[in-house]
This record gives sequence, C-alpha cells and structure tokens, in this order.
Amino acid sequence: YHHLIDSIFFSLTYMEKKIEKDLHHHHHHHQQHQKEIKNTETKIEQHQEQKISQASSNIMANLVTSSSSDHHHHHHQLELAAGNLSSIFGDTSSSLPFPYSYFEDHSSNNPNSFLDLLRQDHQFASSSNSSSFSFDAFPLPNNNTNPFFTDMPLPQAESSEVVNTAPTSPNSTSVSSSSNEAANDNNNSIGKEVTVKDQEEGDQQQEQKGTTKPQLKAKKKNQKKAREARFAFLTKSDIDNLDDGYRWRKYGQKAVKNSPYPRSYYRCTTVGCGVKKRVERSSDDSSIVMTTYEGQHTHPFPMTPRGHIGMLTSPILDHGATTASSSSFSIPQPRYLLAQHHQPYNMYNNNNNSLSMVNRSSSDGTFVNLGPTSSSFPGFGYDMSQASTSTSSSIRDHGLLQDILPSQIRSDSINTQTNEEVRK
DNA sequence: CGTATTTGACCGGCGC
DNA sequence: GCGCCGGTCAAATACG
Ligand SMILES: [Zn+2]
Repeated sequence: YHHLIDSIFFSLTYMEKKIEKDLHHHHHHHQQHQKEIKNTETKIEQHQEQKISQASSNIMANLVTSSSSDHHHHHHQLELAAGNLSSIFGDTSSSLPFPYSYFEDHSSNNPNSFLDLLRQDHQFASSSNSSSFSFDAFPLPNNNTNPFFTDMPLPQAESSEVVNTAPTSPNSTSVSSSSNEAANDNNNSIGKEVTVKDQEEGDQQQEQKGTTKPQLKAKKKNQKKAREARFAFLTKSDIDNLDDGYRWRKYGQKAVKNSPYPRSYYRCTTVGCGVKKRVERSSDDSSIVMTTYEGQHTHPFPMTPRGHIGMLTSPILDHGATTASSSSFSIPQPRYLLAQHHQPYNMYNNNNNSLSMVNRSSSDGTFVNLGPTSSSFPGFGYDMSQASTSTSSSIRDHGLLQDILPSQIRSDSINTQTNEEVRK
C-alpha cells in the first residue's frame, strides 16, 4: 500500500476565458495564495498563468479530497499533495473530459478489467472504494505495489467550479482537462469547439461566452493544429512510470525549469493515434508524478496479451524506477468507448456542464459520465469527424468504433491476436 | 535485425 | 532581431 498512489486529476485548460472567469470569481483569494505558493509559481509561470493556477488550486483542493478506499491512509498524503500540486498545475482548469467513460467501456470489454470494477464502484458510488478496482483498472503496478491505483482517478471537472468530488468519492485523484489552445481559439467559439470538442462542448462554450475576453486573436485557430484537449492527472507514486494500458514511445525529455526532475514526452505508439503525454515529477513533492495527456486515443486500447490489460498483477512497474520505458504511466484516458452508452447524465444541459459533469462524477461516484456526455468528451466524442484534427483521421474511425463495440470479442481477439505486447 | 530510448539540434512563439 | 523556452525531430545508441 505504501506504494499506493493517489492520483489526482484535473484538467488543465488554458482556456483563457474560463480562467479569467475563475479568476474573477476567485481572484482575490487567489492572489494571496499565490504568494504563498511561490514555489509553485515558478512552475506555474511556465505552464500557465498564475491566475489560472489559483483557480485551479481551489478546485484541486476540492477534488483532492480523499480517496478513501479500503486501503488506508494514503489519503492524507494525497490530499496534501494535491494542494501543492494544484497550485502548480494551475493551468488546468476547465473541464475535464475524460474518461470515465472509458471505464465503462472497458468493463464491457474485459470483465476483469477495471472498468467493470469501476462501474460498479461508480455506480455504487461514491464512497465505496474505489480503490479496489482501481487496481485492476490499471495494469500496473499492483504487484509492485503500487500503486497508484488505489485511487482512481476521477475525473473531475476542473473548471472553475469545480466540483468537489471529494466527499464521497473515494478516490482522491483529481483531474482536469482543458483544451489548450482552445483557449486561444476560443475566441471564436468555433475554434474552440473544434479543438476542444470534448470538453468543451457544453461547458465551455457557455462559459466562454460569458467571459469576455480579450484574447488573442485567434489567428490560426483551427488551421494549424487544432489542438486537442488535454487533461492532467497527478499520481502519487515513487515510480515514475506508470502503466496506463497504452503503449508509449518516448520522444523527448527536457529539464524543467525549476525542478530537479525532467519532463518526458511520450507519444502513443499506435498508428494513427496521435495522443501524447508528458510526465514529470513535482519538484515540490517528489512523490507526486504529474502526467498530462493530450488528445484521445483512437483505439480502445492495446491490451496486453493476456487478458487484462496490462497485467494487472504483473509486475512490472516496480522497479520501474529506472526509467521506464515505454509505457509509462497510467491514466485513464478517455475512451471512446462508450460511445454508445447511454448514459445517464444529462449533464450538459446545465449551464456549466462542467459542473454538472463534475458533480456527476462525484456524486455518482465519479466518473462515469462522460462518456455519455457525448459530446464532450473526447472519448467518444470525436468521432471521426473530428478526429481528423491532427493526423490521420482516417484511421481511427472505423477502427475505433469497431473495436469498441465488440468489446468482448475484441478481447478475445486480442488475446489471440496480438499483441504482442510485451509484458515482460 | 527490429524496435525503443537517448540526447543534442531545431523550430516556432513570445517578450523584450 | 535576439534570446529564452517549451516542444519536437532524428541520428546515434541500446536492447533483446
Ligand atoms: Zn493511442
């Protein structure tokens, strides 16, 4: 358990607007905080604006709340961490998109998979322990320990509002998502949407409108790259590589400004899938690892050869310390899967979707949602159409859907098929 | 021999 | 324009 990692998510979005909003709201408070934060600030600067951070921080706090779960204590730590982190991350803000949805999906796929677990949990909810399943969910570490799973990530909304997930929900993780540029885009609502898609959707749009903002001009907006939504999540872990079930190829590493720890850049190895992730350890609290995902996977996910996703039990990770290689951490990402689901939620309607989302999540037990939400999330949201944004859109479309659908089937196939996965 | 990682060069954006 | 910076590319290298 020591190893347990708690993950926290929250979204980052750059969305200026939101941020601004948030700022306005929180503004005052934040300032003070910021000062305190100092340390974090630096980071923040890099990543995002201070302001944002502030807002986010608040959020974070909420999010963090605890994880609970069976396991024990870790919570405490987590929470603390969260606080700090949040400040750090500041950037994020906005909604989160993500994934929960995928949980569901997975579950469908693999019985074992955590998804299932999740669902249950979720539904049950909140309080329950997320932890347990969480493990399953992720491949990683268990064995080792680790971690992280214990908590699961929940998505939370990040947006300013923030949700509080906490209370009930067991897990501590928090997430936030945001579209980056979107912010920029945002100006034009259009642009934003595009990029953001997922998240945005409901939430953002509204929000944005409200805010005013000056902003930059969009310039490129769509054109160049649209950007994809991003969301970050924090994990408390000694290990730095987590396995999230996807395979990643490291394509870069850079020193982080004020941190002794470097930031690693990874890209999903699946063809046609342009999802990227960045992993870095918090300088403030070395036990925390922040990973930021950008984009959605087009494929359900690569499982390992055998059943479960990456080996649940297996091993791996542990030693991980070393560098890890390829894969790296975990996280849930969004999945499309769900696409279909029906889902309950209604979320978006509300004004801020984000909130709604969040709430939902929290209330329900977290997650969930999204998927359904439809639009927003990245996961399913995209659909093909969008996908294109960056790279190839073509690929995924079909693949994804199909894959998704037949979950069980897939699994079988998968097993047999391929995947080579490694495992080791 | 195929693939993943390492790591410095490169590039575009931004502030000055 | 210049330099800083975050992010990415890609040649060289590791690994198995
Ligand atoms: Zn992928």
